[in-house]
Amino acid sequence: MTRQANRWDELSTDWCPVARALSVIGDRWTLLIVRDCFLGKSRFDEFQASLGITRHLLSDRLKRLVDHGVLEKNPYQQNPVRYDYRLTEKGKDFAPALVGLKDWGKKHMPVRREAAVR
Amino acid sequence: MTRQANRWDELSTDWCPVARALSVIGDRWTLLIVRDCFLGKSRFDEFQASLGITRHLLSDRLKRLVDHGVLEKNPYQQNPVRYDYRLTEKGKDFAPALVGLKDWGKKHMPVRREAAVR
DNA sequence: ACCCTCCGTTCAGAAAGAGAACCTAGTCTG
DNA sequence: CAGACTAGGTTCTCTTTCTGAACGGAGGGT
Repeated sequence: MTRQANRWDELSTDWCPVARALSVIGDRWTLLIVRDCFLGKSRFDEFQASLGITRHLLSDRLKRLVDHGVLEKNPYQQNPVRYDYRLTEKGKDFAPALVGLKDWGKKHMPVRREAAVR
Repeated sequence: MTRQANRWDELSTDWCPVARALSVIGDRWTLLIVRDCFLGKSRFDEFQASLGITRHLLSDRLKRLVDHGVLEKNPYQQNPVRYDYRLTEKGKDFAPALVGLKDWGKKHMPVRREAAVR
């Protein structure tokens, strides 16, 4: 599709490192995929079952993560070829940020029986 | 509209604190607004100029952040009444996560003249 | 009277996401 | 050998969200 520089692309060249980080993981799903990787998940269907994300989006997000060098896609068997996704060093370096978010969520977003909106 | 529990609402009651954190800040703009607050910005037009976000979305995101107790909206003058947005304690507690993202961005997303996608 | 500022809201059109069905390539079951 | 199953996707249509630009309102300044 070769689309124009849109706001996502602009983010990736922003002066601010937080913005550049968000150009990779700044959407609803991507960080959850990375989290699942930290939890040992590595296969398409595992992510899909864990997150409830649509297959279409999951496919797209995995591609982006691989393109950005956060995950790598490896064949884990032949006949038929099957792939899994593993964190690279770049991906593993997300750990501190993820821990930061985890701590915040733990402290400030307690689970309630009633959902926020109702 | 009273829409059904959608995936965002589901996130807010997820077992995982990272997911619950993302139910608040898991979109393209929200964390950037929070970052701007840390950088001392507090007014609608300041955010808008800094981020290039549409006014419509900015309005919506600020509302959400206030609803979630991350920011508070205070009148900073009368005649006409004007409001600014300041981090609450809950908002300030984002600092570690933000630093984590900043460090990652700094290390792994160097600014390049050529955007990533080309 | 007219323009300016700040903080929004409204609207139409474009982009992204959701949900379900379909595809491929090999394996297994009867 | 037909039919079902598995893993990893892609394609389709419909709905939701985002974008960009215009408009509103409440006061101030000249």
